[in-house]
Amino acid sequence: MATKTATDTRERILEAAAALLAAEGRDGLSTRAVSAAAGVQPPALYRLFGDKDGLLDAVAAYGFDEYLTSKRALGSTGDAVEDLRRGWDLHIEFGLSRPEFYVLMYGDARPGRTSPAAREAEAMLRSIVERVAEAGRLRVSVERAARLVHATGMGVVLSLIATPEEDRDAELSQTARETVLARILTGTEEQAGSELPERAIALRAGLEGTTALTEAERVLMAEWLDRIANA
Amino acid sequence: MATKTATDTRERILEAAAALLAAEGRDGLSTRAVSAAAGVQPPALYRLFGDKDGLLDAVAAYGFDEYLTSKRALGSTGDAVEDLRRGWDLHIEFGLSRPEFYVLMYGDARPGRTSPAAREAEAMLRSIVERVAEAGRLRVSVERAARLVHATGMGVVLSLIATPEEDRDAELSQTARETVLARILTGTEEQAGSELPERAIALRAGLEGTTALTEAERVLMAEWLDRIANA
DNA sequence: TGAATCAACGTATCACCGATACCGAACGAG
DNA sequence: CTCGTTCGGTATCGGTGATACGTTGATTCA
Repeated sequence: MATKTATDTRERILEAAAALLAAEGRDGLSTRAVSAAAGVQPPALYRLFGDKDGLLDAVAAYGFDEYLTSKRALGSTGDAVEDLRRGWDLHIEFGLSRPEFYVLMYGDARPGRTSPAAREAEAMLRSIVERVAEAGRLRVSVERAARLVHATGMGVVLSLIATPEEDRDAELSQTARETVLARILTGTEEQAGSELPERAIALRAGLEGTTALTEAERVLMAEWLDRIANA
Repeated sequence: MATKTATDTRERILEAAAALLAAEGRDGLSTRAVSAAAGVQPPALYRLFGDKDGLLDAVAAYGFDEYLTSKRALGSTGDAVEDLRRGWDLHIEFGLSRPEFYVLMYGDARPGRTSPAAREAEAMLRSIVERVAEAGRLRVSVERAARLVHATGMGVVLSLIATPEEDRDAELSQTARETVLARILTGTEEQAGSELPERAIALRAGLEGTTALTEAERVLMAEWLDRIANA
């Protein structure tokens, strides 16, 4: 009972660091300040997080997860498109209500590097977009849609954060959201066939017109589509 | 002649700092490294720039201006909309070719604060958007249009910078650009959109579950479906 | 021309930072 | 009980942003 495990001190450090970040901003997050606030010696940080960057990554992920669970936002409405909207709004809310954490996640962009928390957010986004694709509502590839949504959303948040609160455009987020959705979503509400064979049949029907495939590829694909349709 | 004026040493410091930033990244920009590279004593930096943040701001603005003049990009084509497109592309080019400078301009977002270089870029954008409005091509207010373009463009650049070079979507910038332009400009006919990509995407989303194809066939088909989806 | 004044310069240093070497204690294995 | 190993704490290293202060050099005025 109440044994001081390693995960305990890890949690305590992250908690103290998060409080420090919210209170004094990013510059307040020195290894000494964090270790003092957590009642731990400085070397402990390096044993647990390896590096100061490791600590910052962990703090960002901690703040992000904490926000998500506080919102109990993992639920699904059943409508994938509606879930995508809610995911967008939740993302913007998080960025504006905890700007220091958000900048920690996305602001320190070094070429080719992504923070674990950002990767986590991206994975969530991708899974929603995939469900939109399964519902037949997507007009571009999952990959492109996810990237477009992600880039735009991040730009909106960082741009709003950089704008003094009284000068912000309150509708910028919604405008951007609907602009992007209009680009990646199909207009029709009708389902494109929930079962795989139906989708294969629908694609097979229009395959002749495409220029994206060579003749040989088209022939082979038609064969495969038939296999799926008849499975 | 050849007297060492204050602006001379200022220029020399910025030049050395810019070279240092490009060579060693942001962490290489210590006051000592900069002053040593410029052949100046550390206190000189504080006399000229007041602060380390002041130095960073000046370096960002220096790199931005240098890029602009190197591109001689201030010319106008006469068509305001075309100028807006060129401005977008130039912005993205700058961010990708000098990521360290770009992150210096936009990445260190602290709540309510904007770097002078970013303000300069915003002013340029706004003047172009105003010309678009004068040409009667704008569908939303200058204010909102400029903010939407700015936020989206910044998001695209930061997102691309954070993505390893080989994983980047080469068309993300154009897609985002045309998406935003379609929203803020008049007279842009929305593309009809063939139904074929949608069907390909719907099928792609459920492809994992099929047993009608072998693993190898599925991989190849996924590739072709992506081609159709992004056509 | 010469001296007085003041701003710019360079030395030296401060407090603090990220990171780590090293030692001693606690604990488990034999 | 003893030995070895692992882990936490002390002390410290090199480096950083920032600045106080004595000195020098140029400018200005008599």
